[in-house]
Amino acid sequence: MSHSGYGRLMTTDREQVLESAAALLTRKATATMDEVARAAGISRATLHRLFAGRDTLVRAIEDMSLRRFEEALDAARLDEDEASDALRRLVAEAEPVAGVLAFLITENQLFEAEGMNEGWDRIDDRVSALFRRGQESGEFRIDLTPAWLTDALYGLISSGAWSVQDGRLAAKDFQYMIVELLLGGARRSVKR
Amino acid sequence: MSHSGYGRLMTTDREQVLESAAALLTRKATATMDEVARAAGISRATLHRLFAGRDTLVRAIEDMSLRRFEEALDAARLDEDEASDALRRLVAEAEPVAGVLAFLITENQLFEAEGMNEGWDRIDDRVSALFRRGQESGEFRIDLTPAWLTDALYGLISSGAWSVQDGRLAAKDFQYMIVELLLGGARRSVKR
DNA sequence: CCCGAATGAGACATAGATGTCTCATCCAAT
DNA sequence: ATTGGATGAGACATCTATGTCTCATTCGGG
Repeated sequence: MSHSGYGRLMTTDREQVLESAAALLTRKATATMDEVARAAGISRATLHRLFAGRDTLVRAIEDMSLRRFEEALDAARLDEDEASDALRRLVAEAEPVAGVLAFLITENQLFEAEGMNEGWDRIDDRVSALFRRGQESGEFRIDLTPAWLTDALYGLISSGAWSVQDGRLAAKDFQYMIVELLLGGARRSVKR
Repeated sequence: MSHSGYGRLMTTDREQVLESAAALLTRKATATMDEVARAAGISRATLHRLFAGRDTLVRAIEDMSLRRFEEALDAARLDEDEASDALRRLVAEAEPVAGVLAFLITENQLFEAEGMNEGWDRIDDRVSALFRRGQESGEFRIDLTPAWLTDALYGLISSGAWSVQDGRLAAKDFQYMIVELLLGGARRSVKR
């Protein structure tokens, strides 16, 4: 059986490969399968044993990204407490997923993968529902549409992921920088 | 001479091709030269007459993006008035460039093109200088670093560009949505 | 120490994109 | 109507990434 060491569901290898692949492909979408393998620290042969081909690999990244972000949505309990607190939890939960999520957001070649948009739509609904709830409770301003706030959140998460990857931002500041900007903005408010 | 019609510097053709190419490659970075040509409404032969190859094309997109965004920086007069007003002008000037800029931001395969980072660094400096000026004048809060605000601005511009392309956001709302979120945030402020 | 599974290295054929070419057609200016 | 330049369509050779294979080596468990 060969347990190959530590952990979980033996999917550890796969997921680690998927993460490094996402990180690489986000920056260089035309990277070759050999570059992907090398970036993951494995050989091209092993990469092919894990994922049949490039399509399969990309699809696997998408699947993992969607699944893990949806898990983040669950863990954040978006319905509880004030909307701003829920948002804070969401960003915190999203931090470990930010890298792969950035790939998912930018690589919108999904429009071909049909079954994909379904899962993505469901996520969109949940996030924008959070913003709508915040508007209805009077916490959030109503001149910024939930759809835009959703897109903006994705953009900020991507920016945060890149900043962390490039070392311009510490991972521990990820949540604070995103949430503070998204909620409070850059302007120094007169009173809180 | 064949003026091919309407104006400017006869670079109109090239720039239009570059814009549609950027729009396509942003969404599908693995798009084929034939797809790029078709998206631009020209034949693959003509595309090859305009740009020697794929590298040349990508490089041309990068060059144009940097140049036009730098022109936007110039036009925005970042040193004048309050920093928030300058930011407002910058986003407005950036709107027509948002599409190509999104390509430039995401496709960071620049790390190979050496002469490139130079121009990019210069832009980074100018933008973060604006945020720093706003902090020093007391307009902006100081707990969000200029570097992060710069990255966040890029992310929001990308999100805005995608939202406009997908029809979720009207181009005329581009400036407002970005600036209002970036400056004021989503939280309904108590006063002002 | 031995065995079996997994991996890495490399060869190989294939497919698809690329770059170059030719030729017919179209369009604009004369 | 004529002419010159530009374009589109397509053929073609080439090249590169891909996918499959084999074999030697390594590694971990028994």
